[in-house]
Amino acid sequence: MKLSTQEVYGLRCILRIAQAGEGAGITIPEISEKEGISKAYTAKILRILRLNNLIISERGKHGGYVLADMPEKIPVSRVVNALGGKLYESDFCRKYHPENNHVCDPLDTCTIRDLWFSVQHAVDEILNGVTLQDIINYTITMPGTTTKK
Amino acid sequence: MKLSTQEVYGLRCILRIAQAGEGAGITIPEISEKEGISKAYTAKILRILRLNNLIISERGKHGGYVLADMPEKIPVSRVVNALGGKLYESDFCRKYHPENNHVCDPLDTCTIRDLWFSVQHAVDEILNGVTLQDIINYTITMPGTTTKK
DNA sequence: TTAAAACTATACTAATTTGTCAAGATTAAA
DNA sequence: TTTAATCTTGACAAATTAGTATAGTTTTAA
Repeated sequence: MKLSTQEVYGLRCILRIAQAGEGAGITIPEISEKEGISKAYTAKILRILRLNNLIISERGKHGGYVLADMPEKIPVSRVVNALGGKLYESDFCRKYHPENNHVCDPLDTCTIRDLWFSVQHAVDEILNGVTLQDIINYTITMPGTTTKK
Repeated sequence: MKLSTQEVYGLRCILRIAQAGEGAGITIPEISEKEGISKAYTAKILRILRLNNLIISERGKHGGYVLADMPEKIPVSRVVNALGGKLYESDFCRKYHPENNHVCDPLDTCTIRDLWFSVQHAVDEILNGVTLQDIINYTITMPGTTTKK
C-alpha cells in the first residue's frame, strides 16, 4: 500500500497555491522552484488538479493558479482521490481477477473485499477531516517554525 | 493510494494455506489453480511470504506450504507489510525530495508527513486487529456461503 | 502589433512493477 | 537408484507509472 508520487507532489503543489493567498496566484515556475519538481512535471500535476476542478488557471502574461474554492472547503481527500484514486474502487474484484474470474466466489474474496473496504473507509475519514487550511494553520503554529515568505 | 497486486494476491494465497488446515500443506499448483494466478507468479509471491517467515515450505515429493504460526496469531498487517511495504516509512522525506532536498523545511513538509503518518496509523490499527483466522471465520459464517472443498 | 510570460497538450523516454521462463535442487516412493 | 513431484532462483519480458521534451495557445503590456 503505497502513495504515488503524484499524490505526494500534488498535495504539496496545491498547498503552495493555497499559501499564496486569496486570488494572489502563483505560477508553475514558482511552484517548481519551491518544491524542487521540474516545470514540466509540475505542469502535468497541475493539469490533473485543474481537470478535477480543484484549481483554476489564469493564462497570459500575468497568469498563474488559484484555488477553485476556499482552502477550508477543500479536504485533502479530494486532492488525493484526484491524483491517485481510491484504495478500494468498484472495479476491485474485476481488477484482481484477470482470468474468467471463476475464483471470485463468496468463500474468500468477499471477506477480503470487506476488509479493504473498511481500510478505505478509515483512510477517507481522516482525509475528509483535514482541509488545506488545517494544514496551513497547523504549520504556522508548530513550535520552531516561522511563516516563510 | 493503491494496493499492489502482490498485496492482494499474497493475502489470498496465504489464506489458502491457512484454510488448508493444521500441518496439512498445500502446493503451488493447487493455490495457483484455485486463485487463477500462474504457477510462476504464485511461486514468486510465496517466496516473499517465506522470506518474511510467514509460511514454511516443505520440499520434495510430498512437499507444500504451511503457515509458520497459527492463523489466529498472524495479523493481516504482517502479510501486507511483507508484500507491499508501509504507506509511511522512515525514508519518506528522502524519497519524495529527490533533489538536494532544499525544500524539506518545516514550513510544509513536516505537516504533510504528520498527515500521512496518521493515515498509516489508522490503517495499521485495522490490519493489526484482523487475523487470518478472523477472515476464515467470518467467511464461513457468512449467509449463503458454503465451505468449499 | 509584437514580444514576453504564462498555461496546454501530446508524444516520447526512463524507471518501476508485474508477470514469465527455464534450469536447478530436494525429497519420497517404487 | 531412478523417477516424479515438489520447491528455488535468477534472468528475462511485458505493462504500468513517472517524468521529460517540444510545439503549441492565450493574454498582457509596451
